[in-house]
Amino acid sequence: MPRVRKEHLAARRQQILRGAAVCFARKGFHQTTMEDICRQTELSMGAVYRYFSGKDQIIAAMAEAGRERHHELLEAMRGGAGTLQSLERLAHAFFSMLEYDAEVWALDPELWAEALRNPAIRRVVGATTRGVRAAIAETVREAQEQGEVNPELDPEAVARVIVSFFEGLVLQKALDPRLDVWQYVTVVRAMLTGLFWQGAARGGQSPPA
Amino acid sequence: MPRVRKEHLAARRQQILRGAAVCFARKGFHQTTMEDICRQTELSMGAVYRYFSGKDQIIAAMAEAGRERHHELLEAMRGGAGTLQSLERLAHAFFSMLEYDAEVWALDPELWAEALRNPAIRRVVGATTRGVRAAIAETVREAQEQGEVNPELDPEAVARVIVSFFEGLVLQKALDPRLDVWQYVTVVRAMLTGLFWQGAARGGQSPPA
Amino acid sequence: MPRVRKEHLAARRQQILRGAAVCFARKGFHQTTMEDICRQTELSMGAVYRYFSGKDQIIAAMAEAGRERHHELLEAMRGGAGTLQSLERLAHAFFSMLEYDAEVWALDPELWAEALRNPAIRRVVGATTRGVRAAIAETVREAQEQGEVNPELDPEAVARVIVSFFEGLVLQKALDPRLDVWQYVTVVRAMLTGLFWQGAARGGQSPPA
Amino acid sequence: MPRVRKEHLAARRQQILRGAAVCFARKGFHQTTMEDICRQTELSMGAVYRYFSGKDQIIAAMAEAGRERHHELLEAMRGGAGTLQSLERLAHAFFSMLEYDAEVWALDPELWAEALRNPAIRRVVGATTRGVRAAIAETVREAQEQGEVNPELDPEAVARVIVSFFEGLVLQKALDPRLDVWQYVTVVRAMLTGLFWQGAARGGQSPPA
DNA sequence: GATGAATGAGGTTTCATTCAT
DNA sequence: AATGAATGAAACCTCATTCAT
Repeated sequence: MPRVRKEHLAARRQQILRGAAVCFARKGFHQTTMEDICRQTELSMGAVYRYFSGKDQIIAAMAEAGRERHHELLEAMRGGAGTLQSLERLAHAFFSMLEYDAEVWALDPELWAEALRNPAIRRVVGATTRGVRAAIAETVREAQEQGEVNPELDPEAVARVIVSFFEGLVLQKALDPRLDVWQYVTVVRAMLTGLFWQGAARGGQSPPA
Repeated sequence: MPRVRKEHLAARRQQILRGAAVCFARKGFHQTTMEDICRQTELSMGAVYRYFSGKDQIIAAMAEAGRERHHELLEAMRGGAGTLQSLERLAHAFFSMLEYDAEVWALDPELWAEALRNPAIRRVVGATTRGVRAAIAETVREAQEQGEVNPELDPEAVARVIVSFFEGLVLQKALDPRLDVWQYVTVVRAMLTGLFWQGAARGGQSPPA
Repeated sequence: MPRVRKEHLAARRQQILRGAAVCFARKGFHQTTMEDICRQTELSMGAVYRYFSGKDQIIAAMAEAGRERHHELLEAMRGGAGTLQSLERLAHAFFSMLEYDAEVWALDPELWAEALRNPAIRRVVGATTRGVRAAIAETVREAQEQGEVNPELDPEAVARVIVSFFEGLVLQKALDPRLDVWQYVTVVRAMLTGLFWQGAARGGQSPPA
Repeated sequence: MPRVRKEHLAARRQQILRGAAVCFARKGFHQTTMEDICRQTELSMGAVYRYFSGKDQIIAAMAEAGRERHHELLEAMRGGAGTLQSLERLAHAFFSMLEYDAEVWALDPELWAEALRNPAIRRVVGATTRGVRAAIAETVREAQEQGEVNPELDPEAVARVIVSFFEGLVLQKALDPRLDVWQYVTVVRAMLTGLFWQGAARGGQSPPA
């Protein structure tokens, strides 16, 4: 019985979170009413409140789901030695997720905005992005040791720029779903590998100051 | 009299927008009440409604102000021929603004979120970023013609990636105001100029496939 | 079987009433939820509803319990002839109960308030106090016949005043549990026996108009 | 303008408190809805909330009004030297108020019950009764010095018993509005002056142990 | 008999907007 | 022009009660 109970509880929470995500994607956190969520999940008011003590908790659960999503991404990077190819694997995993599951990511801008005003969300979002940056920075450090990346660059700053590749794309794709992710990837790869700058591609000219 | 009137009107609107921006930065669009705005601007309810027909109009004006902010940035890029150095000038202008006027930019994530749900805001924000992308893409195109940038890259995609440098930084700086902008700039410059990839920096090795 | 059934039923009802009393003492009738009662009794929702048809019935049972409590008190007065000493026995019984079982009585103020708005409770509380007053009035009447109490006083009014000694103490003790009951008793006894007024204690002065 | 404003504010608060008192007397604090209060005061929801931040504040204001009511009573006692006659003046003032303004006092039992569960109300009600007890105790002390009251009685305990005369009557009158206050007063006076105990009235017998 | 998840009406509170002064 | 009190629809949340299992 506790087994069934627990599973039921988790299933209901998932049901609610799925429905809430649909609503939030449609109207944003603060414009979505609890009634919207009830209608979408086909649950009664009281049922929703049995699983979440309030709207804030549902929003917090969204942030948590975002953390898990990012955690899975980082798994894609593990295993290989730290090289540019690790970064490419990460990028590939991320861009694939975005291309084939775009709606899920459309909540991120809402979460960013919420994080700026709501300490509870800020904590979760902050932990998420710190985790991602740390993993990338570590990879960059290893790549520097292996002579693949300019050792004078601060790995933390590099991680921030790489995160920007992702965050910028999430935002732009949300605002313009027709955006072609693969073209974007091509440019990112060119920048990471020195193929952006024409001189490098052609080989050996000294870069401009 | 119409002159005085018009100036008075514009001054009041500015007063309201300044106060509203403070509130919005503090609590977000939908958590800020009209009373918050009145308290912050030290204006009466009726006064605010004389200059704006409702809260939506104030939010729309925020989006408009964002458009102007970006417009000024683009001015910084004009004048020079389209080269990597143009991009650097743009970057420098942007990063300076962000470093010395961080609070202004902290409203952007709120605007992005709003743009995703609110057609009126989406139009303004969309026009803004399309404008920025177009200007950058044009510069890239010229740089490609001058042999400075890999001609196989799609200029629009390049523009999107460069916009990501900016958007990502705005977001990260808002979430973590202690972020060191100049370290970030250094990495961006390295990527744009081929100094990121170790091979290019050392000169002439063939890049990895 | 009916015997066992009946006992089981009564036992469960007692269990529920004990738990409910704890809750009501803590939060009052209308702020206590059925869930509070379930938690306190460690019974399920359905179980409670099997023994009581609703919250109102539980509250009514509380009033009934109060009636029984008072009934026991009156037993303490029976047996002796109607004299001041009968009243003293009543007072002693009551004050002892209060001193050693204070929490039970702390529900009375809640019942008084409820009686004022809820006809069902008013009936029970009214019957209770009418019973107490009648018993006391009868005793007073007898004491008057025996020349112990001023015969010009209305026995009903005397009963009301004596009830006030009790009700006032219940209230004051509930609000301030450190109250010393025995000091209070001493004063009550002095008033009942003419020891309050200094003149009487010293013997024979004519009282003030 | 501030003058008018302030008066308007006070007038509205009074209007709301009057209406709320009617509702509370009818249904009790927790059974009265804000809508009841709005209907009774003929004000809108928002208007009520402009003057009171919530139902709790209105209840607290009721407690405060009770404090003022008691404060006025104590004024009736001041001026004379501390004697039994002071107490009679207090009693007379109180019993008159009760006889001619019964509904006002019917809220007291509700306040007592609330005081037992609600710390904010407990503070106000506690302060009120402490104030009344202190004033009475002081009078008793003076009466003892003047040889009018048995000096062996604890003045604080005497004050508590006298308060019981009042509290008991308030409760009984609320439950049974036909109660004859003057008969009650007569008994109280008899007890205070030694006329209750027949022995004293007849003069000079030694009281029972 | 027992359970506790589900219901949904109804409660409290908020706030964009209006309008008499 | 300016004021700010008033409005009331709509939001969030609670909880007595029911009923499928």
